[in-house]
Order: sequence, then structure tokens, then C-alpha cells
Amino acid sequence: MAAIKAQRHPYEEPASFFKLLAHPARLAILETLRNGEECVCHMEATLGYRQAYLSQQLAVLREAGIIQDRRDGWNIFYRVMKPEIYQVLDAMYSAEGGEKPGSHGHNNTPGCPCPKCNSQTADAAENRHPTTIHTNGGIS
Amino acid sequence: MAAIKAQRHPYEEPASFFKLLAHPARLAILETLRNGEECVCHMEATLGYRQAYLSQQLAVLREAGIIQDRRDGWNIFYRVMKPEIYQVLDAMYSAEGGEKPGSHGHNNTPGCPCPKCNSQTADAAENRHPTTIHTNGGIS
DNA sequence: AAATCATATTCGGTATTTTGAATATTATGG
DNA sequence: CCATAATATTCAAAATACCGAATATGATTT
Repeated sequence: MAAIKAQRHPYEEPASFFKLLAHPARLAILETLRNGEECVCHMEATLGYRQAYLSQQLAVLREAGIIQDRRDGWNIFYRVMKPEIYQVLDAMYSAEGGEKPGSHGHNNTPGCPCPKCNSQTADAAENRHPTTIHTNGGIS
Repeated sequence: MAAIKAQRHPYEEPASFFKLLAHPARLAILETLRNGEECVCHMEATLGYRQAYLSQQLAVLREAGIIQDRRDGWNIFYRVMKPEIYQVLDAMYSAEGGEKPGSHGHNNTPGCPCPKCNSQTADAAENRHPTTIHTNGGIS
């Protein structure tokens, strides 16, 4: 699936684009990025997926050109390059009848070591041990 | 994939719905049905897929509740039960920049044996059967 | 340069999808 | 009942996607 290959049939391109969205973890990532860039460790803390797994899914979206990464010191921040995809997502959510899942905007998450979460809370800014092993995270 | 199974993760349902759309033949079918019901032989003539293959893809959409079939004599006509999906498709097509593929409305196709294609062309307009409407069993 | 932190990549097994081929089903006309 | 038209289903093999485990990379601080 890696990248969108050359299309022979006119519906192959939209189909492979839909395929990118046909995955729970990738949808969760895209919702996290809906209101701006976030670093990987933040997704790890909020979504509960293992780091390597997140990185794999991020790579799928990145190689498809949907998101792009930016390094800032230790962290790598991802942002969406094609905001139009949210119209596709919203159309799907409303077609399904359910409301959009998840919360929007950046949520300061306890236990998240990312700089956005540790801006002014200074609470446990120096002694953090995020050794939390997130068991699974996949959904069978 | 057959049906949409019970969802544990909030994104599994939209994801499996996207999965239904992530296939060129199924997209082509849905475009064919955009402006009303069509029989299988018409799709066979216009889309160029083999009959058995079309039937397989129609089954996927049918078991997901997106389309429904109705028998009329020799032919089985399919129609879309969830028109909202076209908002998803249109959002995708416009997000992609390309225009919507395909032509809309029923196209009389030479070589297509379906009754809709042989209505008034006087060619073989004499041998048609009365409309025997069997309303298929309601699918929830 | 070594240790460390955040993140990426590779490898491999398993599950799922795709699709052709063969066959079955169902209604219709004789 | 038999033949036939239109469509559906089953089966199996090849292709692809999923995802865990292990390891690699590349900044950054000391």
C-alpha cells in the first residue's frame, strides 16, 4: 500500500486513497492532527498505541503525502498536508449517523512528555518516567 | 469484511466503511447506480467486468447494506440504500482535485441486453415481459 | 564520544483481500 | 419437466495488509 502507484483504471486512485482511511489507527491519528501539528509522543500518550506501531502508520500516511513531519529538537511533529481529507472524514461520520468521535484541539495529557503538554504546568516537568509499556493497542 | 461487525474501537466502524469504498470495481458500481437502479447485465456491458466478478462485488456492498436488489423477471436490479455515501465519494473526488469520473444517468449501451437499454430503440422492443415486481425481503 | 531521548525501519508470521474458474441457483418459456 | 437466460455462490491460490519484536537512526546533552 505504501504509496499511491500509477493508476490505470480511473477509480484506482480514489480507491487507494480510501484504503488509507480504512484503518482505525490512521483515522485516530488524523483526528489527533485535525487542529494542528502534534508530536509522536503525544499520540503515543493520548491514543495508547505503541511507538513503533504509530511510526508504521505514520509512515503510511507520510508516504502517501497526506501528512508531513518536522523535527524540533528531540521531537518530530506531524501535520496534515491535505486538509481536504477532513471533508471526506466528516462526510463519512455524518453519513454514519454518529457524531465525530474524539475531542478536538490539543489536550494536555497527564503523563505525556511532549513539550506542548509541559508548557506551563511545570508539575512533573523534571521527573518523568514514561516507561509505560502500552500493551497491545491493536484491535485484533 | 462481509458485514460490519461489532465495534470496540470508535474508529473501527468508519474504517470498515471506508474499506468498502476502497476498491475500484465497487466505486465503479456505485457510480453506475448514482442516478437510479440498474441491472447486473447493464453493469457487465458498461463496466466490462465479468458477471461472476460483478456479482461478488455486489454481494459485498449488499451484505454491508449499502445496496439492495430487486428482481424483475430475468433481471435483478440494484439500487443504493444509503445515498449519503455519495457525499463521501464527492468529497473524495473533489479532494483529489480530479473531476468525478464517469457519466451520470442511464446510458443506452450498444450490446447491452438489459430492458432499460432496449426500451424504445425498436430494435428488439417487442419481446418484453410484464413487470413482475417481487419485493425482496426487507433487510432490517 | 558516549549516553540518552524520540522516532524510524526492517523482518517475519499470520490474517485478510483479491480474483479467476467452476458450479449452483432461480425464474421463465415451451 | 426441460432448456435457457440472468445472476449467485463456492473454492482456492496469489497478492497484500496487519502488526509484534527487534533493531537502527539521528539529534542532543554531558
